[in-house]
Amino acid sequence: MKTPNHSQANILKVLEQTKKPLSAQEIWAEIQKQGQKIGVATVYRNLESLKIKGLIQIRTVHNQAIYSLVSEKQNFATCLQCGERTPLGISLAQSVEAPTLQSQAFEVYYHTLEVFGLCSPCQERSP
Amino acid sequence: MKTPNHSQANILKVLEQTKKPLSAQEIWAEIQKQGQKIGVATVYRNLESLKIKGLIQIRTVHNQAIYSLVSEKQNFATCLQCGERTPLGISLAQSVEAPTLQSQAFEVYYHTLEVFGLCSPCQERSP
DNA sequence: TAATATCTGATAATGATTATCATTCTTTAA
DNA sequence: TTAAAGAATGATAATCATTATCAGATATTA
Repeated sequence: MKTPNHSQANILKVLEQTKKPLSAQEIWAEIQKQGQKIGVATVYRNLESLKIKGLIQIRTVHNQAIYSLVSEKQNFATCLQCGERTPLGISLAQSVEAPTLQSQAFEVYYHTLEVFGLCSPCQERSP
Repeated sequence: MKTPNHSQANILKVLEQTKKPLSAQEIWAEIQKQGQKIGVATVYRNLESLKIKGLIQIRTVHNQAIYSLVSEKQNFATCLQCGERTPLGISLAQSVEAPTLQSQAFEVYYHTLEVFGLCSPCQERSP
């Protein structure tokens, strides 16, 4: 795994500070606001690297990538329309019962348990 | 829930026939290839409707939305790099052990159990 | 130190998605 | 049925997040 560089450290810092998912543009603006000089391309490039390292997570809302730290909390109810994502106060073990969430004014259509990582070919591709 | 129209029926048919996730552009091309006349905008509009109805699922790979029918199989290993998504031969109950997938030449970084649907405000917003 | 490889910033290019708007198809009510 | 109101469609222009390019800066290696 490559050593985290300065740009990546700045990105991680911003995500830690704001404590909420941000778009690439927002991250870019925030780093600049903090006095660091950085280009958009660099932000995108390093977000990609951080993703491949498994340090940040990405989801897409309204055709825009939203980045966040990979945290312990991984159970959410995501609205298909507005994209709002509210944490579920349940553990992974309990979450198999998630569809009972119906009672919480959230209309469940489907749920997904997804494992993210690198497949074998891609592991070789990025040493 | 609105009655499914002709365009939506065509989209669903294509997804059923090809049995694999497709981009909007691919769906558009396929419907046209089958002799139906349809505009891109219509494809996008109806994909959105089908999403809100919970009939199709979306994920984003390389900055492009990929659509698929909401199926029974909801356990996948997704590669962070190439986006390849291979079904896991495990049930939801078993899947809490998914991290043991390590042994399968897939390097697991994190996993997510996500529930998709409509939040309360959005339910009222789209009758 | 010099040579090589990697990273960066500015900016142009790309391309998927969305907005616009005139037209066509549907539904509703008299 | 028929006319008015509403919704859906298609063609195309506009948007805008992301990516490619490339010259210069920085880091690494021998």
